[in-house]
This record gives sequence, C-alpha cells and structure tokens, in this order.
Amino acid sequence: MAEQPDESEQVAAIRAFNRFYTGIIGLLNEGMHKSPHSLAEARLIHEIGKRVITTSTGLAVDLGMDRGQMSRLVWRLIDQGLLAISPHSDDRRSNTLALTPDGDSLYRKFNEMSDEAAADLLVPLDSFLRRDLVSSMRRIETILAELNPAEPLILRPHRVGELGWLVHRQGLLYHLEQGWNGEFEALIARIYADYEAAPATPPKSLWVAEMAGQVAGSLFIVPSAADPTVAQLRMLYVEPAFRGHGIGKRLVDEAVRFSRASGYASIMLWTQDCLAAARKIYQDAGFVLEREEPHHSFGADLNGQYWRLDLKR
Amino acid sequence: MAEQPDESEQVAAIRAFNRFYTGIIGLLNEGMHKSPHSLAEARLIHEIGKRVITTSTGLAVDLGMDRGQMSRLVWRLIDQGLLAISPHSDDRRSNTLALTPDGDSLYRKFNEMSDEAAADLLVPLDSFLRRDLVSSMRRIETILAELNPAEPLILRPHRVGELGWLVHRQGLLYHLEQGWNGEFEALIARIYADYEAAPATPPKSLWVAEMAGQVAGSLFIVPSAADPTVAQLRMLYVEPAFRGHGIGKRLVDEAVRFSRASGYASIMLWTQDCLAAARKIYQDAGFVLEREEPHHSFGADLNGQYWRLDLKR
DNA sequence: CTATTTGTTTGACTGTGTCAACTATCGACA
DNA sequence: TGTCGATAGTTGACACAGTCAAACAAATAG
Repeated sequence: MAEQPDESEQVAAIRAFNRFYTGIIGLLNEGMHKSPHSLAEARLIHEIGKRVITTSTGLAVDLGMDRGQMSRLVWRLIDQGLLAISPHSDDRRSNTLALTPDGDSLYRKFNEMSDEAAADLLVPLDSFLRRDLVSSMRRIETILAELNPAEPLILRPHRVGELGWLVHRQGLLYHLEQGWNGEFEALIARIYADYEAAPATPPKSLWVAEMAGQVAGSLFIVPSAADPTVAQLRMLYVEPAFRGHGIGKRLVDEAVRFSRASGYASIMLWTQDCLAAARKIYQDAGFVLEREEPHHSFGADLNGQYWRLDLKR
Repeated sequence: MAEQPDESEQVAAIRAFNRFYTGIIGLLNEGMHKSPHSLAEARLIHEIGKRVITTSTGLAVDLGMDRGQMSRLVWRLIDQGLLAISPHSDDRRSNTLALTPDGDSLYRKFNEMSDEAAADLLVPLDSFLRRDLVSSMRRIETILAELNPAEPLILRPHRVGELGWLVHRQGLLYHLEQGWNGEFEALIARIYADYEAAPATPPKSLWVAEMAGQVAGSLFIVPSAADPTVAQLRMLYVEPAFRGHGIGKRLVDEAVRFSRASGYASIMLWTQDCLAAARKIYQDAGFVLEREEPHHSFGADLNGQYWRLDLKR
C-alpha cells in the first residue's frame, strides 16, 4: 500500500479539522465573553467548582498557568466576593480556596451557559446526525487519549445498526491487518444476517462489548449447523483501540457461561492460525485444537483451525 | 423514544469533547510557542501566505481581530522584515501586504511545523486507527459546517469495509426515520452479501457516491431474479448530511446509463410509498409505478411499490 | 540548626483585546 | 462641485494575560 501520499492527506485532514474546530470552540466561548468575567476567571471558577476545595498552586498546575498570575487572579475573584480564602489547617504557607455562595451560583450559571452553547450545536441536527456527531467525538477521544482504566465494560445485546457496524469494522480491520479482501466482508454480512434470522431455539446470543459509549468488541453463539447440541462460537472481535483490557476474555467467558446454562454439550469454533491473539483467548478458556485445514479464502492462504470446548464436566 | 435524558447525555459528551480537544489544540500550538514569534504573528503570516495578497482590514475581519491591533501587528512584522507594504493602485487609503522572501520562508517553516505537530498525533496509531481518526474528523466537519457547494461528487466502486458501512448507515437511518426494526438491517446485510456473491454476468454494478472524502450515498444494479434481461435497481440511499445536492439523481442517472449500456431491456425496483424523496427521483428519471402491495415488514405496516423503466426507446 | 524546598506574593516587562478618537481618502448625491 | 457619510488605517489609553525573576515565610531534610 502506498503510505506516503496517504499520510500527507491525513495530516492535511487533521490540520483542516483543527482549524475548523478552533473556530467552533471560539464560537462556544463567545457566550462567556459577553459576561463581565474574563475567560480565565470563568475557567478558574469552573475548576474550583468542580474540585470543591483547592490551593492556589494546585490550580496553577492543573490549568497550566503561571503561579504569579494565578495569585493575582485569585485575589481579583476574592475582591469580587466570588472566592473565599481560609488558612490551611496543616500548612500555614498555603491557603485553601472555596467558592462563596455568589461564586457557586456563578459556577452554576457558567455551566448552564456551556450546556446551552453545546446544545445550540445540536439544534439544527436531526437525531441521526446528532448520534453521528456524538459518536464521532467519542471515537476521536478514545483514539487520541489514554483510555481511562476505570471505564466500565458492559456486555449487552446489539442494537439496530450495529450488525452493519460489526461487518464494517471487521471487514476493514482484517483487510488492513491481514490483507483479506472483500470476500470476507461479504461472508460476514451473510453470517450476521443468518444469525439474526435464526430461530430463538436452540438458544443463540450475541454480545456487544461497550466501553466509553462505544462498541469495543463482540461475539455470538449459535447452534452449530451440523449438530444442534453443539454451540458454535463465532465472530470474536475486539476493536484495536480497546485491546489489552481483557475484553476478548470477558466475551468468551460470557459465551461459555451462556452455552453451559443453555444446555449445550460443547462449543466449537473455526478460526485462522494467523489470528494469534484470539487463539490465546480460546486456549486460556480451555478450548482444545481439534484439527487444522489449509484453505485459500479472502485472497489469502490460510490455515483454518477447529477448536472445541467440552461443557460436560 | 425518550428524548430528554438522551439530549443531556449528548450535551455532556460534546462538552467533554470540547475540553478534550481544547487540550489537543493547545498541545499542537505549543511548538509554535517555542519559536521567537508569537501565536498571533504566526496566524497572520499563515493567513497572508495563504492569500498571497491582502489588505490590513481584510485580514482583521478574517481573523476576527481588532483593526488597531492588526495595525500594530503588521508594523511589527514589517520591522522584522517579514512583511512588505506597498500602496494600493486604486485606493490610496489602503495598502497591500505581501510576504517578503524571509516572510515566505517563515511561512513555509510554520507550515512544516504544523504538519509535524499533526503527524505526531498519528505516530502512535496503526493504519486502522488513523483512518478512523481522520474519518471521524471529516464527519464532524460535514455535520457541523455548511457543505461547500463546490465540493465535487465522485461515483466510484465500493471499497472493502463499505458494504458493512452501508448496512450500518441504512439500518440505523431507517430505524430512526421510519421506525423500522432490526429485520430490515438483517435483510439488507443479506442483500449486499448477495450482490457481492453474484456472478459478473449478467452485468451488475454498485456505486458509492463520495463527497468530501465521505460516503454520501450509494445504489446498485443487479439482474433481477425473475428475468435476467431486466435490471433491478436496489438500495438507493443518500446520507442525511448530504441531502439536497442531487446525489440521488446522479446515482439513478448513472444506474440507468449503465443498465442501458449493458443491454438490459428495462429496470425494475421495489420501494415503499413512505419514502417520498426516493419516489420523486424515480419519477423524474422516468420510472412508472406498476403496482402496489401492502405488507407488514420491519415492524411496520408498509405499502410496497414496484416501479419500472423501459429502456427500449 | 542550617540548607533546601515549597506555597505564595510582588515587580517588571511584553503582548493581547477592546474602545474611542483621529486623519486621509473614497463614493454617492444634491 | 462641494458636502457628507462610509471606509482604510493609525494612535492613545487601559485592563488583562503570559513570562521571568526575585522575595518572603513556613515546612522539611539532613
């Protein structure tokens, strides 16, 4: 794949977005500008409001400000009656800062104004575009930021639109990571359609792993075509941005639990030996490699593997 | 659908993104900060470099600056030998500004620095996440900005990952706009899989309408199941953000041209009467309503319509 | 008990943002 | 043709922002 022209296009797109979004942020801050308080004051009040109690230096560090400037800013707010200063109990050098009732009501007012400014962005959009906007924002955040390790992982049924999403993501992912072609995407489109069309018994289930409001992975269980007492585990997938958080393991564990509870005698699955991360998860869950079979699919030479987990203890 | 809690969640997500992206932009501007030139100077040089030739007031308006400050800023740059001033030919009040060779080389240096800063964002990402980042940024721009009317429309074959994308978008779109349920999504997943699996003859073709680097719509032609001399037009769809630009018409026109050139005797299509915008496009392209048939599908009571366009003149 | 670190303040200086006043020129109109 | 309002650019004044360095008092380490 040609990398160089691609990269410069991406850089141009990022710069264009930065210019664009700088304008948006400026627009959102304009509301603040109309109030008699400066942007720095608003930032400070917001920060103190959030943390409830703080010291001057703590704020300066967090907001990336000069400590001298912070000192002056704080005194200005105290003079305005928005901020109250009291000596720290342990350390007589430092003071603790807290909002006065006036400051707190201003904090609330700023919050409302920010909410309104953000809501104004949504006004001209229908619900489809609103979702789109928010999900794109969330995506950018998870791509560029370190994922908060405390972010909870939710396993839930799929929602409308997510089957297509899964086809899209996996089609693209395996194309980029493994070089597989469009045959694979068409195949999984059919597999998901078949899942959805399958009857409710023997039991089937699909789990979407959601993290930070986004699809982080998925997996499903259907009765195997050859033997309805055997469950088939299919389409295990974890988003690159969410890897390394044990999501694959959680999905497989849940699938095993479900299959056992549903009375299946065993679980089988088909995978390719080039998918090392997945293989590790299957092994750890107790699956055993039954046989291997080379084949040519999706424009690549592959080695298919059949794994099995016995559920009768 | 519950709208209220949804809205406040979206507002919170937008505000979170604004905070987050303010930080990113600050990070990108940090590089500039290290040079002996102020951010305002850099902005000004960048703006003049882009436009080649300008007046002071024009710049002040475009950058949203005070004219007085602009005057001082311009003189500072002239003193530094970066900017040259010359009297305007027509209007003796105004001066034209242009970069000197020194200014131009600084402009190029700033550009390189911005490119590098943007490229730094990409460094820790693999190609999958890079694409994702850029496409999310583009999406936000098209959602929030007025679409540039000069933006060219490209009809092209689909790429790997786009079948799933189309299933996702249409599944979600018709769910939100028409209330259709997951049955519809599963159906179209199969339809796209069937398209991909269909043999090359009789001729078939799928067009993706691309605008501003994004999928703006799509459509495909396959031989109809009942009669291979009849083409079937399927899955016409235009993204809400790109509506009103004649994309649907362009797609249908291209499909008609293709079908005629491929020797099909006629084109048929199946649609629902609730899809008014699509119906208008079919009518304008010369399609005639052949018959209607009420049915219950996708969790809704629908009125299916069969349209036909005769290609033998 | 001394040296160093830390929390905070202050001074000095440059740049930014905003208002208002001022000059020179342009364009339109009676 | 002269007048008047609009426009391009400049200048002064002032508050605030950003950065450095110095100062001071209290805390902490050795």
